[in-house]
Amino acid sequence: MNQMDFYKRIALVGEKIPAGKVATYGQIALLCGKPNNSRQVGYALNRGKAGKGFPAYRVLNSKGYLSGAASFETPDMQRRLLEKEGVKVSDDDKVDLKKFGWHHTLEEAKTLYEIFEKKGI
DNA sequence: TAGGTGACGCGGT
DNA sequence: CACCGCGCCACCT
Repeated sequence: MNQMDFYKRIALVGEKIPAGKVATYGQIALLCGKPNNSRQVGYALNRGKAGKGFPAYRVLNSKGYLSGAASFETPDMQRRLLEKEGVKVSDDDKVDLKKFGWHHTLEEAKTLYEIFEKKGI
């Protein structure tokens, strides 16, 4: 797939991240079919490539840290948005992925793949 | 064209 | 847990 399609896939994956849960860059890259492109997911969000409505605040790094917090309107914006929907963020900007991580099922992954196919991306 | 960058991730120490 | 090296890859000088 080309880069534009990859960004479209990211946007679709974003719609599946449940409120009150968080996903990782690597997880999104995997669901998009490019497991080695986690860096590009970060790039896409930073540049708004996944669309205005994408819940970027629900995306953290593999350790659970709010690694992109500095790129929001204010440094505490991501933390506030997460806490507003019940996600606990520690003083050092970390979330417990065991508790709040989105542990997507194989079924959800398949559903996404079907959506990609149907949209031809 | 070559080289540097980074909202990443994994494995080793 | 921290720190480090390395692989990764689209972008941007």
